Amino acid sequence: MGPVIGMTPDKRAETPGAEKVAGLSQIYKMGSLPEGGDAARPKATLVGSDSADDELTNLNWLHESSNLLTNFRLGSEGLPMVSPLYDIEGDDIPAFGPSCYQNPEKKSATSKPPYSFSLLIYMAIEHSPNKCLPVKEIYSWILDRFPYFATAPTGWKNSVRHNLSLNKCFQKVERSHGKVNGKGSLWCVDPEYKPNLMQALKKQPSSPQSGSLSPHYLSSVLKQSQVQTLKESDIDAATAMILLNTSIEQEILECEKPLPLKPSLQKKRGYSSAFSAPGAVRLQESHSPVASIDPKADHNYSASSMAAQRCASRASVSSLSSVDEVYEFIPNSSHGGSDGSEGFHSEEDTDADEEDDPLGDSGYAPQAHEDSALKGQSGKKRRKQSCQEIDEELKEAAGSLLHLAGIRTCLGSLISTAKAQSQKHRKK
DNA sequence: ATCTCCCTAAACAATA
DNA sequence: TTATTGTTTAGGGAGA
Repeated sequence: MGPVIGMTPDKRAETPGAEKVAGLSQIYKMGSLPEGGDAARPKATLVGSDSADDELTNLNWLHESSNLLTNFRLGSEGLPMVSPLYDIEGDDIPAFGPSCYQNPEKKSATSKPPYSFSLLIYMAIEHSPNKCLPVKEIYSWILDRFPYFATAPTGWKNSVRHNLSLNKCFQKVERSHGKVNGKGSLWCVDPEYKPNLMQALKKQPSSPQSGSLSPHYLSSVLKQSQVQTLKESDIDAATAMILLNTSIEQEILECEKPLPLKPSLQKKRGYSSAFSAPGAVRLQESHSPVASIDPKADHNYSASSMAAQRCASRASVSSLSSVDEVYEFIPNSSHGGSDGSEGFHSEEDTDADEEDDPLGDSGYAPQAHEDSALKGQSGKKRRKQSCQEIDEELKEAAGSLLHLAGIRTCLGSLISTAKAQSQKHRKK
């Protein structure tokens, strides 16, 4: 089947030349969703898959897709609840069942879901309490809601993983050792992209195939998206501020050592940086007036788009009504950050920093050079110098952040305070 | 015809 | 050792 819409970013985009934009556009498309969830469909084969396959090819889902959007309802958390097969308009009633999603697919049990893998993953993650899920649970969620996959060949899992790895919308978060129960990392949706996703949803209505979006649905989604956007960005902002509290020296040290999350994270880091110090530094980019999410601009794969997105989401920081709020945020956010992303804690946070690469998209290499360069230099002196540089960057980042938030005051004192705290903390 | 997007498959490495 | 997880590459179908 063809192209479905979804956000599946191919990493090619990430590759230097390819950076084009793929991501967001994809996200965008996501909105239009009914992509053939081909994702799920594994090519054929297996048991019963014959029929399934046929169905896949026959676009049944397409017809159902119109209902999809409908099914995308907001959950209690404001997350969209997916129940793929409900009809927004109510024509097709959904047999909600135990869980509202219940069996969306009854109808389409044999047909592919109209969602792309990216969307499926996104939904799965968003519906999780912590907004982070291990691959296994993502599989489970999908299976749960889309029985189609139960009979599908295992290839769909590969596709899921492939999407997680390639799609910048998803961030891998190392599980903290303590709570590990299973292998693998947790996957979260990059907050930076949520707005885009929502944007995509917003556009869904226009999607030819999904033409029937109810106004209600749309408004809810948008509403939600606003809320979420705000939330996320606030978190981002808070994160950035928090970073000020972290030991700069420590960061340098971190930079000097190899990060645990290698390629994948590094690659993604370009954006996901929202949770990383470097990300904060990159905030400088937000000076650019990108306040809105330009669909065109947002492509998961392009660094520039990333920046734009980041800016967009950060821009919402301005929602903070006062500096006090910002201050309050600092401490609070330190707990975690956010809805849920248990992943964005401590260790993970620190490692997220590798990317100083402002444009990050390049992903890896550059950094390595710098690191090695740093290493090459003599210890303390070099480190101190680096600390200063980073300090400056952080200041700038904070400045940018505050600027975006419309808060231009107290930057100096804020920074000082933050530094003082970090030093204090360090001494301890 | 070309580009882009998305999906799928497969190989391979790392890890539990 | 095996299964799972994660990354990467390659290729094809379909839409713009």
